[in-house]
Amino acid sequence: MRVRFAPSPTGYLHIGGLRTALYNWLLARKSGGVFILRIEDTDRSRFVGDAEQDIVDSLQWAGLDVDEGPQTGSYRQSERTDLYDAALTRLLDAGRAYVAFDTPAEIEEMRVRLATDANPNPRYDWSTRSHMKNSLTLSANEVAARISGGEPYVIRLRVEPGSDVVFTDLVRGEVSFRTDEVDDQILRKSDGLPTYHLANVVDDHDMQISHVVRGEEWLSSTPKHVLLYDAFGWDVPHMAHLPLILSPTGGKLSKRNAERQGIPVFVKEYRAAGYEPEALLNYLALLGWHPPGEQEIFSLQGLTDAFSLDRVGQSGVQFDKDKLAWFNGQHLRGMTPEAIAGGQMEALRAAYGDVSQDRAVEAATLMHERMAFASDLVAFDYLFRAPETWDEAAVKKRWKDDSPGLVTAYREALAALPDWTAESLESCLRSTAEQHGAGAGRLIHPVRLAVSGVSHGPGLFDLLVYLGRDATCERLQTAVRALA
RNA sequence: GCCGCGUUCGUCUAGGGGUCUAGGACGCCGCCCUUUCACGGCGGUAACACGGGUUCAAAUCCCGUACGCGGUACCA
Repeated sequence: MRVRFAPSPTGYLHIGGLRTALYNWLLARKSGGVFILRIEDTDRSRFVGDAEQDIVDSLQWAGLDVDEGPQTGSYRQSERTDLYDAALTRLLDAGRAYVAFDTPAEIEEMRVRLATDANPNPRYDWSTRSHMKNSLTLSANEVAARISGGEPYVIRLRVEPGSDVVFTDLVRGEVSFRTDEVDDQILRKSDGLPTYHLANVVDDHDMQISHVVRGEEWLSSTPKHVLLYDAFGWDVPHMAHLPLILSPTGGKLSKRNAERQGIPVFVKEYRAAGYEPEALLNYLALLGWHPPGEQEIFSLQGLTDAFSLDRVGQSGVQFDKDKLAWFNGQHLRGMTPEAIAGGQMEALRAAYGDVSQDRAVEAATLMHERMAFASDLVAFDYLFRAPETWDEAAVKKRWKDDSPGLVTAYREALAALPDWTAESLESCLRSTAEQHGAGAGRLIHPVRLAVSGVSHGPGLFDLLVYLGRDATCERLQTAVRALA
């Protein structure tokens, strides 16, 4: 099985693109096949310089390794124009394509002239080409003269009406289109570069792609591609069109639309926001595909084992950020504190100066069950430095008149505590409270607030163990003074 | 407009003629655990788009309608 992910470098890798890449990658890995990255850079006007690098980086971050791609050979379409030109010559010679000289303005004029209520948007096709300037209506001499005179031209696919193009989509079953409805698609633009349709078919054949797995937006173009394969005399690869990822309200997941709803669209944004790549992939895999059982949490390897095209759905799917967050938490809980801390060392040091690896692992152990993102570790600042402010609402709720006295008594008891363990810290706290005729809660909450600045967090005694005697006593004293 | 593809809880989905008083997951609500917050556990809420047909029997098959999405570019 040879599959490819073929993005256009017109922008950073999109979340939908990542899912397409994932499905292709899973198929390749499951079958022992080959995963190819092909850069479809035939649109010079929309070309974005750093997009290709972003695509490569994003795939690497996600863990989708590429077997063949720009790093291993000629996998950018801009480097392969000879191949397309040769293919075009074959098509022209066989009469399956023709040359056309109409300018964009002339085509627009035709559309306006021929538009009716029943057909508001006439195509350049079998029914209109006889009214246009092309090698089907002009003499061979005139065509040659125009070309040698430097007149711009395009090459179009000649699609004849009256038959059906039928193909079997691995996701949707049999799909058919009337050739009457297929336009004479441009194959080569006037700038000399091929369009997607031509380059895609030529490359898929040349690279011996066995399965074309792509988004549903390509379904309507597939008859053109089938016609091209047919014109070349090539076998059509297996086709599979994936359901589109929609915004949370069902609309298009465009950048603008998604951002308005708080949904990042670029993979790099998920990376920056601290998502675990495996969690993102896990969520994306389940968006439009369902494994046989009821298991939902999968490693990449687990996905590889379970994946198959026949369980891919057919309808558009709405992106749900809450569920993605849940997947992130599940994957985080499956990771070791060492792994979580390891990934945050850079950020921790940037925020708090010198933080040791061991210290970070202890912090991660403490917060493991409480984190939604690995990057949350950095946000729990009281783990790495003493609080300088104390949450106002928490103070109001928990810091009572007797708090300074109780906290001070506890601090004095702690200073003399023989061993610094959660058990001894707890019994010490309970006896201190009892001596003062107060419930344990009367002391637990103020102590937590004093040492962390907030009213929630890990088990108090585990936190104090983590902080150590000196820091604990210091923080208690500081808070008593500050909250006076 | 035309062409194509869709339509099961709010969302992701299971199910493919009887096992469906429709199962799971996210979210939401409640309870338990925890004198915190999470995690976890338990329970609850909530769906077969509509109308015809086929059949002893339809969420499942067929037709139509509605709605949604995609396409209709010298963009991919």
